[in-house]
Amino acid sequence: MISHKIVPNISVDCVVFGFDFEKLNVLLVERELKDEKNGKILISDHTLAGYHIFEDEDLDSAASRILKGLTGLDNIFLEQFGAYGQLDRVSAPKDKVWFEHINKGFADRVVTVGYLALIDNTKVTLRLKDRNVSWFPVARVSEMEMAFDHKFLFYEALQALQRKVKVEPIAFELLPDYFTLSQLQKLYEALLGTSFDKRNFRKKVAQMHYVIPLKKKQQGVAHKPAQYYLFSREVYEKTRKGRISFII
Amino acid sequence: MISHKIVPNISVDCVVFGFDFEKLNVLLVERELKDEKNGKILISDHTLAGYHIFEDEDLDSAASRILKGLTGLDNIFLEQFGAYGQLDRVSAPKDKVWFEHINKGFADRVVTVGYLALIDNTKVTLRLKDRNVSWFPVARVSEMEMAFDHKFLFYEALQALQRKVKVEPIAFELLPDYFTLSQLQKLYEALLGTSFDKRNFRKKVAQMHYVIPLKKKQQGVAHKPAQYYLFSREVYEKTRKGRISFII
DNA sequence: TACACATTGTGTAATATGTACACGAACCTT
DNA sequence: AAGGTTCGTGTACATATTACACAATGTGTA
Repeated sequence: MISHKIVPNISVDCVVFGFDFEKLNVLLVERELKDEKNGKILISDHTLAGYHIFEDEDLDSAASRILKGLTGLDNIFLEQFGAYGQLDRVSAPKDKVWFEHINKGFADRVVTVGYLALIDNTKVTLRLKDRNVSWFPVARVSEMEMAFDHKFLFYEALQALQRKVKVEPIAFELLPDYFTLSQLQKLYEALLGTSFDKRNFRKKVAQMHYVIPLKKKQQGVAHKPAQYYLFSREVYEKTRKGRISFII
Repeated sequence: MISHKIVPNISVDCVVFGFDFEKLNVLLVERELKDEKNGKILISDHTLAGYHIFEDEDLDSAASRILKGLTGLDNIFLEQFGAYGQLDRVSAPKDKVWFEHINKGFADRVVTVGYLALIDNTKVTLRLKDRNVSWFPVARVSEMEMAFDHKFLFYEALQALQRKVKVEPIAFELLPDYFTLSQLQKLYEALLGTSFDKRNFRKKVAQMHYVIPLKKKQQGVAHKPAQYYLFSREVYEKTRKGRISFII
């Protein structure tokens, strides 16, 4: 493995969302630093997955690299949600301690580019164990201790997600290739914090010709088995309309 | 005036849109460099309004500063549309010449944060004359010579604008405080490259309770005078709904 | 083997929104 | 007074939104 030179004042942070068919979760990294002499814990909190960019890679590649390292997956849905350059971004005392400790090209002034990542939980759950990374319910983030301005970045990402989900079919990135309509409905409810009428929701989905029923049904469930559906990006691209819709 | 230290590898570029009641325009800076000896023109093209950020300012401030210098206006609508860090962003031979010439902290590797700015033409037209800055119709940008990757950035901004205009009432930033419904319609048509039926457009506006008729009418026009309207952000904030609307 | 349990899948009526389409009214100019 | 120009308006039809309840299908278990 080649060792890359990092760009000290530019970094990328990824807010990785996942859906477990019940609620929305976010992938966070545990950060812990102990005093070398007495073993006392100096820092214990959580951070987003992020790192400085390398001299020889662009922003998107840096984000992909970080996600690959974390989840083992390529081809994850990734989209910028903003760039952040406030002067006090990394100025908390404990953050300075941290940077002195890892001593890897820290600059006072860091601009970070935030990436929103959506991943299909069913494809990664295995590979997280061996790292200090795990899923946390989005609803619990408010109570958590987080490093730097990462709590702020998280909420920025969440807002961006909620905005985009209303306008683009990106929610499907959070589901497996096959899903039931109830799963889709629960996902939208989790994303937007609302609830929908089942019949009306399905009527709406019926208009989305890119959500296509399969011949497969659920198996081994203790109730009437649900039909599986598929999201077709091709059909979506071919049939999308654009409306002005910011009314009222 | 204090001289600030710049951050050599981070810059901000502003894509400034304006509307002249006929078409959409963009503010571009003429860039010209002549050979010192023979006066031959080495470079002649256009750039977006942009510059490196200073050590002691954040990204939004840098963008505001640049716009203030260009237009004399504060409080311009400003929103990020993306961060760009491709390795070849500034690598064209003429761009290297340019950077050697101005010799101000050029780094091979520059990340630029793109800002979309919307301005009310009626408030600035005067102050542009004394600088090498002017309005160009958006439709003509495709044929223009532009520096760096600024043509690409321009189209990124235009796409972001077209996306946002459908979902948020930001078009009003391009109009004066008082406007007629025909002006509003022409603006949307210019923004989206479509045309609307007059009666249906007005029916739609009638549902937007935040577009409020005034008692004033147009004066001195050689036809039936139009009523003026006003955009109220307060009413908008209080009455907005959020729908899922990416259907078909 | 039949009953309980859990979740799926479906229809209708009332209201609201979207779309296609044409002409008289108000003001200025000559 | 007549001509030019843009403003402002209504109706009929199709589509979309909302509110609301119950039978069908599979598993588990008594």
